[in-house]
Amino acid sequence: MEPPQDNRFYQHAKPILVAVDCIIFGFNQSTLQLLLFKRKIDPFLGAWSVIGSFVKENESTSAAAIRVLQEHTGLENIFLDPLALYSDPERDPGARVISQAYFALIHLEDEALNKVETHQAHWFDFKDIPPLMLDHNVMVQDALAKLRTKARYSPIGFELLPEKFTIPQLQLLYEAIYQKELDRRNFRKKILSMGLLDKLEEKDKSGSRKGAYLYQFNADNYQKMVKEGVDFIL
Amino acid sequence: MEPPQDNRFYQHAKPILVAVDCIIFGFNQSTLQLLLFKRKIDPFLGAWSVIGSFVKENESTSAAAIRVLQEHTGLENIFLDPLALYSDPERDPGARVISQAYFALIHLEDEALNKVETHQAHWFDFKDIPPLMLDHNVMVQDALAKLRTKARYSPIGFELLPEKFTIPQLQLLYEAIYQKELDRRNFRKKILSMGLLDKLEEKDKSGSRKGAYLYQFNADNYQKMVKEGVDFIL
DNA sequence: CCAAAAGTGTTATCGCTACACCCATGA
DNA sequence: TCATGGGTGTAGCGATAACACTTTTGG
Repeated sequence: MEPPQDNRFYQHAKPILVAVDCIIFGFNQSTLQLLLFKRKIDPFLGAWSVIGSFVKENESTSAAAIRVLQEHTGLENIFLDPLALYSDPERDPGARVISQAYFALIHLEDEALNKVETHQAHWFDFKDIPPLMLDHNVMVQDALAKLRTKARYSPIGFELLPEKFTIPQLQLLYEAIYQKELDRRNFRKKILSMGLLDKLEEKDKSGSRKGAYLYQFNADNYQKMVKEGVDFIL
Repeated sequence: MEPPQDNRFYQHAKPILVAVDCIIFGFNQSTLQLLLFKRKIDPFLGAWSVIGSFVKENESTSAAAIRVLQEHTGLENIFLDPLALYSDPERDPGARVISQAYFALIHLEDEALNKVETHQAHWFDFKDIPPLMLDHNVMVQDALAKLRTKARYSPIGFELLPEKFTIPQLQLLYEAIYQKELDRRNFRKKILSMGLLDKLEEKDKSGSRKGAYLYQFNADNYQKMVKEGVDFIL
């Protein structure tokens, strides 16, 4: 059933502009990174902001977010989670615009980083985030809080690493998320005991002379855990 | 800064109707209840639905939700938490309408229940929820899932009880939320060990001959816990 | 041969679970 | 006096946290 173009039933209601904004996290070596863009339209032309777009007439907000990510990073199948709806009537002096924010996690392996670094985009270390336009600094803080909460009870962190990674790398990631050092032996024991990691034969020698074994996340086992009602808790 | 009435900056963007819907939970004796309304406008006039409203030009969605609750239950200072944004372009055949859903928890003590039972509203036991219009059954299921998740790591449950309550009552509430029986001794031990309950001298004799002591939730202690980073986990 | 990171095991403590009996009271 | 729900303690077990030494290898 197509929605009618007129507003025959709800004539008293005032339509509002609806946007989506994507808070994009990455992880590089040992620091959490955030992808920011120089705004291309007025008002606030040239200001740093997270990336967003207006929602089109025939797309859902999640479809809009996927489109935005695709358009600006070239990446598909990105982890994407709704964050919150920002709807203060005065949040955008340019017009009444509400924005559904999403947070996205991307692997920082290969070209992704370079591809994106082209037009008006830049990865920022979390300590160096500049002032952003509108309420985007609030969105970023909210996203970070949600990332921390969510990382505790879902294997969200794996989205931020390349497909193959070492246990020390994984630990660095969690330490960056929680801003807290963890015990090597206990971390390894716990993460391995969940049976979600497949050990490979290869070693990654970039981090040490000895080299560390590479692992892969086993999504099938995770699905089984979920089905059996077992919780992922780190 | 007032948002301009025109759309001078964002001319290419299409505005959309924005609504809020409130999923209202209550707790009575030993069952979770849901407040539903007979819809008063077309389309779907007369269908059961959760309560909602269009968002006005100068209010945020949370303000709209608070207004809706006030208008339909007469209650203020209700626990209210954003649930999700429902934005499928085809979710409402009456027009393109997106809806931010909230879930609300209310004490079912006194007049609240009666006051509300007047015009076209009715409390339903969770087992007896009728088919609802649009995607409201989905919203209700999502709300229940969120209530369950949230009840585990925040003292959200207390919003559903009167100010003074007994431990057995509290236990019945959590059993209703989780659909699972809990051990009396362990439940009492754990909940009391958190130091969030103040024991009163009074007893409630409605549930047994012996009577059970009444307790009050100590919000100050909870705030301290939060500040110290201690988790509430049940 | 040495610096630097990877890998491994044990012990003490804490929190959770399971479980059975006495208490107070109104009818 | 008895039926009904309220209140209490303990023992066993599993998970967590704390902690130090050996291994590998490139330079």
